[in-house]
Amino acid sequence: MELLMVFKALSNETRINMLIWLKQPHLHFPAEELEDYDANLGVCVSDITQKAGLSPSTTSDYLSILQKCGLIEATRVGQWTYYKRNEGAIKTLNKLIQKAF
Amino acid sequence: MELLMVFKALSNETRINMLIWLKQPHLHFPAEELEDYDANLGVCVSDITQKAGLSPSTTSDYLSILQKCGLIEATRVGQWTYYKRNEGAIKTLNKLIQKAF
DNA sequence: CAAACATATCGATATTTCCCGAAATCCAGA
DNA sequence: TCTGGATTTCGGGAAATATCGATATGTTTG
Repeated sequence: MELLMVFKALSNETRINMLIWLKQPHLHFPAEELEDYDANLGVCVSDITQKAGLSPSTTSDYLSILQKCGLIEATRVGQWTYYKRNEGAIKTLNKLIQKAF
Repeated sequence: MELLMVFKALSNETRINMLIWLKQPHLHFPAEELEDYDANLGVCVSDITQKAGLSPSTTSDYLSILQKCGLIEATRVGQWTYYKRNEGAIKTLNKLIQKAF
């Protein structure tokens, strides 16, 4: 959990929003996938792409940036990749920020 | 207090450090200015420039970035500009992050 | 007022980030 | 195994950021 890397990841509006959207998937993504949300599987890339209004490649790139610094994690199920928040890491980050600043 | 602006400001190692250094000036800056620290005046640009190891212009620029998003504030005294943390804003930020993420 | 400083602003270049489309990879089903 | 859909990776042009030196501005003092 590198503070600098986290801040770089969050220095982009879409990536900030992704983290916020993933907090309440049923509020921001199609209701069809409700079972996935309830099972805490996460949200698949296509739904996030749709919501973000960016190309699939950019979306995938952004998700990977958030993942590399630990804020979200991926689960591959068949041809889909589901992303969800890493709540532990986010809690750690909050404490780290509190301590550092 | 714009989250995006704050994260942009903090997506640079030197600027992160500036905020940390300013938390304990007597620990990171010349002892000669101890009275200024105790009076909570802040630290002047030349001392920060020295510590950062960057050119005066870059240092001034960085301080201005931190100031524009509210994390620090400036006091002009004669020919010197003293910068110190805006503790209220930093506390607000912590809460905002806690709430948003 | 002129010289000497401290700081800020400007102009320029090097590096990084944004974001896309094309191509590659992976997986499911006919 | 061929086709098609989901995702990732790659290559690149446009935009933003990093960082400097030169210049400008404001301040103090002889």
